[in-house]
Amino acid sequence: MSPRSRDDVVRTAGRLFAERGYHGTSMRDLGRELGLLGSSLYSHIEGKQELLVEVVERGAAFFQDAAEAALTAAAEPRLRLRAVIAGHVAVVLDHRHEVRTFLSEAAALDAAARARVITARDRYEQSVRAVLADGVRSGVFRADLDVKLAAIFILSVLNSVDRWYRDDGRVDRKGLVDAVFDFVIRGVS
Amino acid sequence: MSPRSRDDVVRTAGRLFAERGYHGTSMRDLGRELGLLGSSLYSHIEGKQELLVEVVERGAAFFQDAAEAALTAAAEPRLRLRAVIAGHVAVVLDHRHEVRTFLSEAAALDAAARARVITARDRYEQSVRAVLADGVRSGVFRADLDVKLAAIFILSVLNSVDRWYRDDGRVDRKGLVDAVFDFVIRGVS
DNA sequence: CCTACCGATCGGTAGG
DNA sequence: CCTACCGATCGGTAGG
Repeated sequence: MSPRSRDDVVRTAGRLFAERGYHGTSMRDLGRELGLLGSSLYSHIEGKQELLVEVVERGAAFFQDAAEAALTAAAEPRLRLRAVIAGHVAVVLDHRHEVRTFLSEAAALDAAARARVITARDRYEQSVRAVLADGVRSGVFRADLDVKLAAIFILSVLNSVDRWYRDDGRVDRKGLVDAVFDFVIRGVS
Repeated sequence: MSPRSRDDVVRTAGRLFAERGYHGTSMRDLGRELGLLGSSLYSHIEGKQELLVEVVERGAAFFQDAAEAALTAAAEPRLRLRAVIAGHVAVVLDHRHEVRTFLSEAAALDAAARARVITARDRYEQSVRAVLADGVRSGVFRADLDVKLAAIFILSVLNSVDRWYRDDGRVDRKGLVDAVFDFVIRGVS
């Protein structure tokens, strides 16, 4: 057993937080998963809360990066919307643990970190709204679209993907993106 | 302070489980909320897990009842779909704590209760699929609709409502139901 | 990264 | 529903 890196610790913490929740995971649980004692974790980190903050901020960063990439990848509103959907699905499925912790464990964060998470989510939601508003302005999406509600509905579908999607299931990732896009585009067109 | 009923205990437990999670709620927290000591709770219940099981099963029952009511309220597929959406929104907003616990704390249940919850969710999802499949059969919904995926997308939107909806917000409950129905009906028509 | 440990808190019980 | 507890486990520290 080679020595564990700080990154190993944070990644494994993310998995356990996603599976059992922050309060359902003890430092001894985490140590056991890594092949060491709970007390040994404190040579890598200062405290349990620090682990949660780092996992959640990794989740937030994945979304931030994906949004920037999607928004520069295309200019036409429908293509942009598809890029956002594809990026979101990729983030959710490539980083399930960090994303699930980011989406579900914010209540366990200390006030300062929780405020940052909420800000990050708001910013991301704004970029989805911007794509929709842009499409309404250019006449690609319907003029009476409620942009705020539509953004919430789209994000609800996307954020739930990790709750049911299986890579070995009937639908592959591209098929999933197609299905979400198809469903959503009818709602906004 | 009048004596607390078992129902008071279960309802307050539901609120705390929804707000802080099962593992984030101690029996002393729950006692404090009810104006008594943690140890006094054991005259009402046998254990902490029993509280979780009961909260979750109340959540499941609300959905079950709503599904039955919606399916008998209308026969035409679009009206049925609207009734399902309206019923679901009402359950989510009228029983936020039980619903949030039902949706988010299944992992904290013992194996037997968790299996029952999963069965209840599957049955409910089946009734949503049945409405969609019925609409496809009668030609009201599009023939190439992926009923399984559509049901998941619709439920994703509905189950997320309690995460963002405020009764004092811009949209009232009927407006919310209209918006969800409008969004969804375009996706299936 | 382990040994050896700390005070605090956990779910829960006996007896009234 | 409280008093008075129980053993187990919690996050975390000192010292090596």
